Amino acid sequence: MNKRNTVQRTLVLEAVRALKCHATADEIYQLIVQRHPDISKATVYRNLNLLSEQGEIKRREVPGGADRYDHQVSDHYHARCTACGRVFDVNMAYIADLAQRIQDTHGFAFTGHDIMFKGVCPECQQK
Amino acid sequence: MNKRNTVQRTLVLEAVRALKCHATADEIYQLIVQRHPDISKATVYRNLNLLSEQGEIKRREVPGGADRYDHQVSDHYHARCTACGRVFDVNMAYIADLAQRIQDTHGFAFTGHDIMFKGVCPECQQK
DNA sequence: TCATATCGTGATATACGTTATCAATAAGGA
DNA sequence: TCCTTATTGATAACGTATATCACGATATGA
Repeated sequence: MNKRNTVQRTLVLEAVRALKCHATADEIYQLIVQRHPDISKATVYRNLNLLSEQGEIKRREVPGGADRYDHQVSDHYHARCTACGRVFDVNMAYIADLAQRIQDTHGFAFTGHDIMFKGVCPECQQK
Repeated sequence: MNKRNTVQRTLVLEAVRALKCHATADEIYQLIVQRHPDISKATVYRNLNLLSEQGEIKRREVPGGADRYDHQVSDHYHARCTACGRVFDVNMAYIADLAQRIQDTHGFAFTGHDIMFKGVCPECQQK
């Protein structure tokens, strides 16, 4: 392991876990800055990338919005509210063999998939 | 209809249809500029948005890359090559009732879904 | 414990895709 | 034809993310 354990890296990991679900890099930065005003946003981005590569956290790329970072690394699906933009977990079994339903792969080597549901969250429905 | 038929709007629509699949705004702009050097990139973006709203074309938001515009507006799934970033159509039946498999919707009003497969395209596999 | 190599940091510039602004232009109805 | 106003082109601004680089911190070996 040529990675060092820095205070900042620990702070980022703790922040992702504290925010629990789908926080953006900025939200994570804002949380840390409250107690550690000297941290740089670049450091937050760097460590989010590093922790994602190491498998400590999982990056969820959201179409039409900032990437989100999930303390929960297991495969599961998400729903995005088209009104407020927030991302929610979806309570549905992961379809591990989904790629096998593809009729003609044209030689493409599939490694995984994501499903993103769209809709309106309960809060936004009331507005 | 309070929309006017402008030359530029027609050019954008024709370009999307000419490029057939999944062109980015920039690729569309580059094609039009060849013959119409005075068109502005802002106009291309504006008309891509307008045509998408009108249902003439379909915007495909790609995680981690520029939006792509599809002349084919029917629902279907896509695969993104993690090496070159290109987006391909996937030959698989659309699962219209997928949202019904969700066990607990928590009051979320689902309107649709997208599936994005990940993998490596044949060309990139040879490198 | 200390020295040292180098990894990580903070500050900032830059990249990229997209939207906002605004004066000038042009589409389409009267 | 004129008039209203949607649309344009040019450019600034925006949001997200990465690149750069001098300085500081960390882990390892002596």
